[in-house]
Amino acid sequence: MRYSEDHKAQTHQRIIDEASERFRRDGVGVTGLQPLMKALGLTHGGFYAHFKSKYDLVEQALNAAVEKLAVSVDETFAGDNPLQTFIRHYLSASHRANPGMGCPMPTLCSELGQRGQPSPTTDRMVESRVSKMAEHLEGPDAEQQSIAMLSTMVGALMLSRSVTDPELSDRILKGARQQLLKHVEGN
Amino acid sequence: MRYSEDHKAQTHQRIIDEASERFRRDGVGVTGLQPLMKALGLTHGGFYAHFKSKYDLVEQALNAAVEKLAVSVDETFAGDNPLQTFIRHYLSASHRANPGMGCPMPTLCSELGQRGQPSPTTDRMVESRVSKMAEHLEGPDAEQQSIAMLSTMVGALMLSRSVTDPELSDRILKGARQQLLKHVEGN
DNA sequence: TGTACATCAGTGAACGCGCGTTCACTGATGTAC
DNA sequence: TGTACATCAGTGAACGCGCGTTCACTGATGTAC
Repeated sequence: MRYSEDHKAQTHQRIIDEASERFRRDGVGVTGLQPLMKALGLTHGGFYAHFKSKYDLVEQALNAAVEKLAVSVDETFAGDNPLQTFIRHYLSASHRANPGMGCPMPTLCSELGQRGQPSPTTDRMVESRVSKMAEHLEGPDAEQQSIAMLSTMVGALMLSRSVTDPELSDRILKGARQQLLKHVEGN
Repeated sequence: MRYSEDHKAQTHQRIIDEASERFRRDGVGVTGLQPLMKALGLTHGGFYAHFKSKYDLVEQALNAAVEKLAVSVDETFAGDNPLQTFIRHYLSASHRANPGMGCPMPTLCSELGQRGQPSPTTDRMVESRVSKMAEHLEGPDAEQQSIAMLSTMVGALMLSRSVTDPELSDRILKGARQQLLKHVEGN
């Protein structure tokens, strides 16, 4: 069958979007191409007309997620009290509940780091977040503060998702959030 | 063949030790039982004389790792400047280089959280670390500080391992370490 | 205007592979007689 | 002291399964004549 002019590009994008969510929510290793294509109403054979391999898709899906999030981060940083707003968004119950739509670092870093062929996407993601936050911090150690804060956010979100007790999960999320806000306000 | 009295217990322990290292270094999903048994000079069939299932082993290996690390953490906390020493150990190049022997949180939390059947082992691990560190902090928000510090350490170690550029990796490790030390000393 | 053909996104069977798990078996040794 | 037997940690072939990947094919539509 023939399709409209940009039909293939649309399908390509739909695969990336679905993968981007599944990779973040379930992990790369656990996400199969067969179920992924089926969820889009396609068969798995067509996959290789769009991507060289699964890890080609991983790369593209991760890049897409990073880009999309960079936009929403930039929006956050355009308003008032940008750092505070960002912290509250990052360490919110809704971010914790929706790993598939959120920051890829807490879910994908440990799976992609060391194991698997390395990609500089993680580097770019870390660098851009660190420098963005550092712009709003003062002192000669602004970058260091930014690094520590990003680490706190990534670690706290990951721990709050890993724990089984909801009360403990809340304590982690809230504890890290309040300490970070205190740090920023005392600056 | 008959073996010495505690031979089976020894094999059991050897499996746990090897698994404990591989799970932390490579991840649970990626670690196969066949290669694991082979590395110990055994065949895979014998595995089920020792463990009910792979996830029975995961549970036992994780518990063993947590217990063993709790001992070395307690030793650290028995010396001078316990918090500083702990931070320096946790955010050291050698800890970064040896995930198989180190803290399970940066490597296993995202894999075990949400996905897979949940286990309260993570909870116990987090709780014990948080309360241990809080003992050495002051103020009504000691627990909160402790939570934020643990998050920073876990996040920074994970990020420093995920990044491909060694210079960036060092900046993350050093940045988080110095900020935490500054926080503790200013207390 | 009508017909033959080329295009190409998507189809679905098949591939080899490693996984977790099962199970009938082995064979060295301690024990019973 | 010597022989028959029970024990049981470990063996290794086999199971079904889902994985990533390949490939000959389909069939609706745009294009050429």
